[in-house]
Amino acid sequence: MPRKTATARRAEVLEETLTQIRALGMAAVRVADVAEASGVSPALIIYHFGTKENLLSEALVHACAQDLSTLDSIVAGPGSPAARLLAALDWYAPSGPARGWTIWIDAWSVALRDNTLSRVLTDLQRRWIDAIAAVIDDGVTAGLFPLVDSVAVAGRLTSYLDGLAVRSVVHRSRPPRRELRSGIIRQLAWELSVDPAVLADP
Amino acid sequence: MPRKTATARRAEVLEETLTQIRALGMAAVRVADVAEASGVSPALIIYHFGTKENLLSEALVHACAQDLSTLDSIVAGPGSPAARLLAALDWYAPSGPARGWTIWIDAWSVALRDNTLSRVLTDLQRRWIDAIAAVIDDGVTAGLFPLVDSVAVAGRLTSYLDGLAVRSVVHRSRPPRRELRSGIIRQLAWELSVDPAVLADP
DNA sequence: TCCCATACTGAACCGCAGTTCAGCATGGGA
DNA sequence: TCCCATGCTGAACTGCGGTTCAGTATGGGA
Repeated sequence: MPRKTATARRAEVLEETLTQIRALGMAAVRVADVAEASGVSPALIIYHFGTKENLLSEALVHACAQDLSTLDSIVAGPGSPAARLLAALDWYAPSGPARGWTIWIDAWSVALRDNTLSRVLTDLQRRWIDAIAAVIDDGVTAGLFPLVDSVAVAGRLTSYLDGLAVRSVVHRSRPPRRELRSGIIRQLAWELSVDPAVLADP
Repeated sequence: MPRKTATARRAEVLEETLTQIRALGMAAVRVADVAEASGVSPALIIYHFGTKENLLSEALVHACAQDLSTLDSIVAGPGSPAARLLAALDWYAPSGPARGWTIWIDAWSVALRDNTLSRVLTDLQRRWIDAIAAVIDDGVTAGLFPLVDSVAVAGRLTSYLDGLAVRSVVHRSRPPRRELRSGIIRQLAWELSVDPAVLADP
């Protein structure tokens, strides 16, 4: 395999690690799997990351960073506060096979015993809530929504969505996307005491 | 160690397996741990359960059965529908260290790749929802609540509580029990279009 | 009382998977 | 052009942990 710079290799391997985790699960990935998927020897993985545990934790941090950057682009994007709010929640909500969610559910169970990962996930969660809250606040100052405790509202919404994700991914019950969406809108409209129709079509 | 009947030993070992899973996590329990905790040789575990995987899955089924029997006793117990509803949700909600929840979060991540376990968890979930819905229906026929799609309501409530459990256990954020409770009452009151005060004190 | 089904064990086995290590090779800089 | 820092590898090592097995002991029933 061609020689690469350390940073390029690391990035490439991290990416491959994530797909491997998604496919096999945190508990089942072997360094050999990551190595093979990257077209590289197992020894190289250790050379770059020192230890398997390290590799996995770096991969999760990497996944966090990716999610947050997507989130930022949605939140900072164009459109009315209502539109951005829905876009953010829409992306957060489990969709289709919800492949993106499996990794977080996996991560939760690891975080139960891993303080470092617990902190990483907590941070991710906090940023999610803050981002959603910021959009709500935008809507409030624009006079679209009444004054609410936006952080509390965002917290409740994300909790609800976490629960839906579990339902969708673990129980394989796939509420049609349309229905899921209308449920979210319903809850959101109630929280913001606005007409669902206002949110439904930005 | 004294000799016991097969069924007694199995039950005892399953119980010990659960505490061990709670303490170390699904991924980390070793048969040796369970054996030691049970004061028994590792070989005996295999003798009774055939394989480690089998042991773990039987333990989870066992935990399900326990939870369901507790649930039944709450739902079939005395008290007004409102009181029983709150009691059920109160027990479901993550409390204190929420030790009971860790095992399910762990189980979720396993169920992502294990169809059998996925079905077990789905069944547990369904029974939960049905039980709560039944109590709601009781309230409806008693004229306490308006006519609602009780299963849908119960589904949304449990989703929300699942999300709260994640927050509480994974992120170690422990909203004071009182606050948690009032949040649940709030949501429930809205879903049933009744005054929160009606629910708060049966 | 004997006896046998069966609960139970110690010790060995074995394969897996992470890690180590001694060295190879490549490509950018002097 | 040489050279060396550094990316990279094959192969071996190691320890862990599930499983096997040959055999022990116990206690309930005939």
